Amino acid sequence: MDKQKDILNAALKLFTEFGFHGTPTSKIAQEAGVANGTLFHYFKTKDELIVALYVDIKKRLGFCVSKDIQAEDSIKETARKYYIAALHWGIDNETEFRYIQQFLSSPYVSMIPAELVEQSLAMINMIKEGIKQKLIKVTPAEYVMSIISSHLYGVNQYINSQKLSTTKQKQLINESFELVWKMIT
Amino acid sequence: MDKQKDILNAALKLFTEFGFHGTPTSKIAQEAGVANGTLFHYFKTKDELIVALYVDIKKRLGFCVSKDIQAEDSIKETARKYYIAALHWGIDNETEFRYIQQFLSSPYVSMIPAELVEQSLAMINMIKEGIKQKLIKVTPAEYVMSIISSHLYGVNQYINSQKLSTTKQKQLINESFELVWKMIT
DNA sequence: ACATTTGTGGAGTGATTAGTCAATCATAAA
DNA sequence: TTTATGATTGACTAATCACTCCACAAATGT
Repeated sequence: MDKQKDILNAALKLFTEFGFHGTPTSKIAQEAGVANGTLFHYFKTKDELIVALYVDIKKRLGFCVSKDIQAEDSIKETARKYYIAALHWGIDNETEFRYIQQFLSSPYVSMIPAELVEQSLAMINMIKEGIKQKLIKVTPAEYVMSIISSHLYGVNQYINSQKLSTTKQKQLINESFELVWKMIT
Repeated sequence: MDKQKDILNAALKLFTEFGFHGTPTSKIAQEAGVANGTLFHYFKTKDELIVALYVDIKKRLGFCVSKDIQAEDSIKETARKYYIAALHWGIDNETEFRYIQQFLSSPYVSMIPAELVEQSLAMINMIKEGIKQKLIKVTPAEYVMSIISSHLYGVNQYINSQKLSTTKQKQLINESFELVWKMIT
């Protein structure tokens, strides 16, 4: 009964299928089962909806990847948990994952609110700690972060394009972390 | 004096800056210094222009990465040449690179003409040969290809985001290839 | 010299779109 | 019961957009 959620869901579905360009707000409202005006009651402009959807997805992803992290975990264990949680999330939320990509390579990136940038700071700090402990040999931390993120992205895309069995997926996910870890240490 | 080229250049600039949605064909014509009708003389629809621009860029990239490859090169040498050429191209053609990303994560991907798909076959075959020779330990070839591509993408993005000196860039590029190579062998 | 094709311009058009607005409805506090 | 508040509606509009049309110019062939 939450119309705002309905609108976000409809927007996600249509934007990923037809692009920002190809989906009029009227279609989003229709898909969500609300009136045209209701959409603009919750989101002042179409742009605001586009950005709000990104923020919403990013928050859910952020929550999911950080929920299992424990303070006493080693650097490697922390890294593995982040990595594997993100990969699982990407597989279980293929559309959301595609939306993130689509958004990040669109001009809307520049509209990301400052509050959201802080989130990835935890991971950068973890990498910096790894470098300080001479565990991670590749520097600087931002470079490592960039490599890991894109690797994650590549593996995710591969898993989603091939429709592997759950067993194969699990195996690939674990192996792929070891691959990256070997590369940076 | 080649108006078709002018239109493609203008489209590249505006699409990457304002997105497909945010750039009307009229603005593209204006930026290119041609009349509205001229644009539609060369490209039947806006969609055709969007795809044609992708094909044009991809062809230029394809030419650039394969021009130095020699038949007698070893697998590793071939791989290095591909990798480094692509990276250099990405740095020298930042806008084109961004357009490729933008295009690939948009619904227009499905409009890529069949002729273009063949191009990446050469690289897949090289990887398959590497696997056959037991040089490359990670399988299947498509997975390796996915990993390398996304790594390339990540490094490129990092280099373009930080504005490194040319010396640092060269160093990073060479190191990054060894990093990937170590990972898959 | 003429005919034919090809390129170019830019005003014009019908359709579409983001966003508005005045009016209703639901709920609950006073 | 009254009043107030916010959610919800959908017809409406001003603007924009992709694309057409046709006149004319330049190049090309005969």
